[in-house]
Amino acid sequence: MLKGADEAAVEQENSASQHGEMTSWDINDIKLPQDVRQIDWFQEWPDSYVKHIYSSEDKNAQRHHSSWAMRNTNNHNSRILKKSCLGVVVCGNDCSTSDGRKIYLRPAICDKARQKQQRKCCPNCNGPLKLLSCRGHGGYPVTNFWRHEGQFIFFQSKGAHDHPRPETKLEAEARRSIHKAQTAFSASSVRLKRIQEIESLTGAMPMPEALPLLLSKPDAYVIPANFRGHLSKSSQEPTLSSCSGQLLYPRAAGEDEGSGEALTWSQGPSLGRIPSAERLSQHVLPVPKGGHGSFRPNTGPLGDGSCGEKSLLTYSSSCLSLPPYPAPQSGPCSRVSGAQPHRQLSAPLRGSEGDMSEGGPQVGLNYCHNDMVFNLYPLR
DNA sequence: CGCTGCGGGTGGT
DNA sequence: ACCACCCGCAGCG
Repeated sequence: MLKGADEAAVEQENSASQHGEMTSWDINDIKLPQDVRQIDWFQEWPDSYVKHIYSSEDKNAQRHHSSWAMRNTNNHNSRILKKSCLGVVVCGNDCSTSDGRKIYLRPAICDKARQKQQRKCCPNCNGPLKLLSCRGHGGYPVTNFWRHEGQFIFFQSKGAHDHPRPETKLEAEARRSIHKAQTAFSASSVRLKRIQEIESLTGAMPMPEALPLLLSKPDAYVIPANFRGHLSKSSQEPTLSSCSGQLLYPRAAGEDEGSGEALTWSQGPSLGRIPSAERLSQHVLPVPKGGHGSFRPNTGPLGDGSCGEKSLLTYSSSCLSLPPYPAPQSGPCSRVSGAQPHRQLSAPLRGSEGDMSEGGPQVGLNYCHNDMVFNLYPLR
């Protein structure tokens, strides 16, 4: 019964994101293809029954990352790493933020941490949180499989997520650290003293909290409305607002996303570092200051014929302070069009993206990260 | 503290 | 045999 559906899905994948040869293998095969012609850019949101072959040098693949909240599952097979989806944490009151977004938090991976998480309240309405579990694979959570073989890392996913996307790992981390910083701060009597001192000296500094915040407002976390107003008023880079917004409220799966597109995230800088840049560019796409907004997450820079490190390089080197857009190259770019197999296979993401991920874009990334943090800061 | 991987173990089909 | 899942342990950031 499921078979029909599965196969259909597989077929779709074959034509869509897989290039011909590929799907001839299954993660459980004794031997996996070694004559891989093309490797894929790391996929941030793999969904349905897809398979991908990544370079063994791809950092995200090495870490078996995914923006879905996937936890390790024991399949008693040390050669194949299996992970299953934890779903998404939503607001029990089904509240919406003032700008209409829903709360989609990332379930903690660690069991204990997840239980703790569920005892917390909705950051928006303070209502209870609810874990929406994934049942996309025959009633069970979607599973992802990773297998390292030679110079490739094979990936296969089974099941289609039947729930919205949670925050990405980075987004969740940002939120956590912000929260941590905040509590640490308010708990720090030492600092309070300091502040008081300062206060007495300068006569300024109203509330202790203001200190670390400086540029944020009390409710930025949920802020949308004001925030926007604020932004436009102060005419700050739109990126920031979008950044923080996305940060907290990732879009629902396939929501519209127009997506159908491949939500790929660029590979190098990826996972983690550039949270939802791709989406940013789609929804808020504030053409970066300097930028010609040719960054199309889905279509990739193909438009300008670059799709390559060249554009990436130029971009990152000339616009270091730019918003953290994902590297121009995105999935479709290399895969579908069968373009540029060269840099992937022959020059394993090393000198190019590999390093880029650690070097170039990082500046931009950090930049973004900081901004996100700032915007997010006022967590409550 | 939480993420990640490992693997022993259980129960269901 | 296969699968989902629980649990604790260990390395790491």
